[in-house]
Amino acid sequence: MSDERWVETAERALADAGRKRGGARRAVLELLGEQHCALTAPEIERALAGTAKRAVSRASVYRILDELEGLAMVQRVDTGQAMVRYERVCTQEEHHHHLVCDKCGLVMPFSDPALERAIRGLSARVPLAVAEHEIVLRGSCRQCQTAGAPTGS
Amino acid sequence: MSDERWVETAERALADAGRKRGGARRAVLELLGEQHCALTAPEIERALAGTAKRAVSRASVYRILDELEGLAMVQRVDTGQAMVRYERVCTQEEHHHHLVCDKCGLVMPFSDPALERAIRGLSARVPLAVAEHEIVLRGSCRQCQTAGAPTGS
DNA sequence: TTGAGAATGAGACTCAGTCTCATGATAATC
DNA sequence: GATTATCATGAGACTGAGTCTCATTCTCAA
Repeated sequence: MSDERWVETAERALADAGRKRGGARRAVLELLGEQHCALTAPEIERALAGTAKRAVSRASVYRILDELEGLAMVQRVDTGQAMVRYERVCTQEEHHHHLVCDKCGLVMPFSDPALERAIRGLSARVPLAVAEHEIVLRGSCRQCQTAGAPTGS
Repeated sequence: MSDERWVETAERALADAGRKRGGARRAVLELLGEQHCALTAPEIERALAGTAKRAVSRASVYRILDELEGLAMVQRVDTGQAMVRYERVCTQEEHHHHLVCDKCGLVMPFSDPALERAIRGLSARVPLAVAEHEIVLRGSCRQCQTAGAPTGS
């Protein structure tokens, strides 16, 4: 995905919704535009505070993420790590889920067409009008497996 | 599933692990044994405090849930509601996932063999040694659809 | 330039979950 | 039955995510 394109699209969506521009929102948009996977709100707050970028208060981070979620420009991702993560909404072919390493907390994206088909089929059979789905696979990443494994000693 | 059987099994597992018996743990086990779906720790704390059952402190609730998780008698379930839920570990054929109503917060169990097959196939193809998986479908439950829908006016 | 109203920051607040430590209960031993 | 080591428990302080309020700053249309 084009990062800049996403930032522009989001700014246009905000303008269309009658929102004025602001420096805090611009900083959050640019940060999200650079990411390849989901961030937590505290990560966003720290990333903006700790760099040359403009610092943005916690309240503003949450407010901006809520607005963007309302405009379908970001989506919430729950990886079972006690914090909600947020990421840019992707184009259809980039729809993905997450692998989470229980040992080091690493979050990686993955996608699988067969799984998506299974989910679509299932959605018709459950007593719920399904709007979204979320799949998280949990285990040990390559690095933690290597680190944890006995290495021939 | 037999509720009492699960409670007995859990107590035996605890005894086998060298644990002494205690009233708080007994109360938590009995409460979990009566449930059909996942509860949060605060729900457990409140349920035990508000009834004729023995009240159990928050620290004990978390401690007991951790122990039971370590013995594979309960499992954590993340439904994206900002709180971890816990439920009894079921026999194989009862393995299930969750439907969550975004409007009223209702959590319902569901299971689907085709989905399980898709997940097993996928687990071999990702760069993670998959230990668990979690699937949450989110949307509107029947009741909220009815309540929200215009009824012929 | 001005003013209405949106955007923002500061920080108090709520609540889930963790941690520590003093006290209570259990069960093995005598 | 008494003793005692040790586990189980409760109370409550503490941490950190997320919410809320309100005063201040900024945007932009007039």
